[in-house]
Amino acid sequence: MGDLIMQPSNLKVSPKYSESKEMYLKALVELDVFVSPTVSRLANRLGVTQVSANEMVRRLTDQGLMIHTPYKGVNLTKKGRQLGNNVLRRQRLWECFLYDYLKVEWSRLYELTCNLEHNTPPEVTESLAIYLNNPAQCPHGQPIPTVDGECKSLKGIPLNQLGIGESASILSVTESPLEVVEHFSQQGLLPGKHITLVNTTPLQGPLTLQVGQAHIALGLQMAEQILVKRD
Amino acid sequence: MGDLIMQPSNLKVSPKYSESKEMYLKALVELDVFVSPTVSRLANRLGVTQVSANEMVRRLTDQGLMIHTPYKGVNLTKKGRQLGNNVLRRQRLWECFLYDYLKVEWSRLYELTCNLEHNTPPEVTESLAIYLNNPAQCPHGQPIPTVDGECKSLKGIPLNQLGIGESASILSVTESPLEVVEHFSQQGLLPGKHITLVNTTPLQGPLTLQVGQAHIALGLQMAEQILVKRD
DNA sequence: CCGGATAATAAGGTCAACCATAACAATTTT
DNA sequence: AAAATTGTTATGGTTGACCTTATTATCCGG
Repeated sequence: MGDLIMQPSNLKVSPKYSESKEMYLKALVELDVFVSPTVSRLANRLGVTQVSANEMVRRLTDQGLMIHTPYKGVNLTKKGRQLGNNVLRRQRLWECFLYDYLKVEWSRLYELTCNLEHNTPPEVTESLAIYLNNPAQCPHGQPIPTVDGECKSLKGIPLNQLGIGESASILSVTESPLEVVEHFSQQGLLPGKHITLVNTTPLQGPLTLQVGQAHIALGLQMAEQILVKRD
Repeated sequence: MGDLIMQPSNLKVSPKYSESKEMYLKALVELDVFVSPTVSRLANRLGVTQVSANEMVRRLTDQGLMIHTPYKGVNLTKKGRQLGNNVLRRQRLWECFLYDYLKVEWSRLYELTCNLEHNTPPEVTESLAIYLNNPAQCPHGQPIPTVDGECKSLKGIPLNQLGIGESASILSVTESPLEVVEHFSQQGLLPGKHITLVNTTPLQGPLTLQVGQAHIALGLQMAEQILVKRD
């Protein structure tokens, strides 16, 4: 009898080759803002042991996607960076959709789109981009890479490099764990907002900012995650 | 230095436990329309060997999701059916979105959403449902299960059970491999369309239908995939 | 009721991604 | 320069989800 309905083409159960691979590539793109991350930073970011990360890095190196210089760090090759940027493009487009259309909470965006990105075929990605009107940034202010895997980085400075009394507007915040991002959100530290650096304290101490009318204290590490542009 | 950006909570690389599991559950829900499918039908549908399917069925049986009566077929337990329906809900909602908003080709919907469904967290699913205005059917005419895993099946008959001269309208077509579904689309055999059975031929031969002004021949197996409701 | 098709089980294997533990190498700190 | 810290490699597991190649069990049609 009607075995027509068998094997709907891509019903492939298994080949999830590379879901992990994509995570590694993405993590690398995200991490190497200023310096190439070491394997342990990577491992840490991905929530795996260093040994596992090392293994994976070796495999990806074999595939010509990255280069590991021991004790120095891991660098993406051109091909690797492109792939990583593609992943990021997918995720950030989804973030736009979830935020602007589905009204998902800002601080949960990263978390919720973090696995949607895999399994998003190119056709869908590009239709989505058109639907969203080709946004340039995700709700965190991060640039969305182009179809061909290019990504021009933001020209801004970390908030902690502002001088006292200087005003600036927030360009982006780094995708971070929920608690951190939730804190940003509660303090109104969102892309586009204007802030003024009121004060700093020595010994890695907190900064004082003015956001709107309010004065808030912000830890140094948090401040490093915020990219601003002087007014 | 700023290791704040480490470990964005769910950045879990590995635990893709269950992507396969979901496929099995979904396939079962899709297949057991009239009779419980045997393991080999399942295997066939999923594109794996019977041995693999057997193994997996055993595992899922152990988890209380299905019951396998040798030589009779596999049945979902209540829990299993609910889970399967959840998967189907996610996929069908995505199908609606891709079709209505992203303007994706009708015949590619199943294929393109087929892996999107995993990794769609409940929050996103439900926000999407609201955004889409809680549709009752996917673009194939299949019912969309409710949040709690219920799914009332369509009350219709397979097209081949019509009598000669009878008219009916198409309720749904079964999600099938690309070639099949493409053929449906080319012949205008889409949900909502009106058809009249003009003729039948013996020995599993094709049926002749009138669709709009045109007369078309349709293989019996294809006809079995189309559910209609007499006018 | 027998023989061939179909279905199920058995046995042993592969591969990707993980893990822990331990040793070794480089760098930094004291 | 020794000690402490951090980074890398080696070794040997585990697990899920596949695979192939038998062998055995059941069903169904002549």
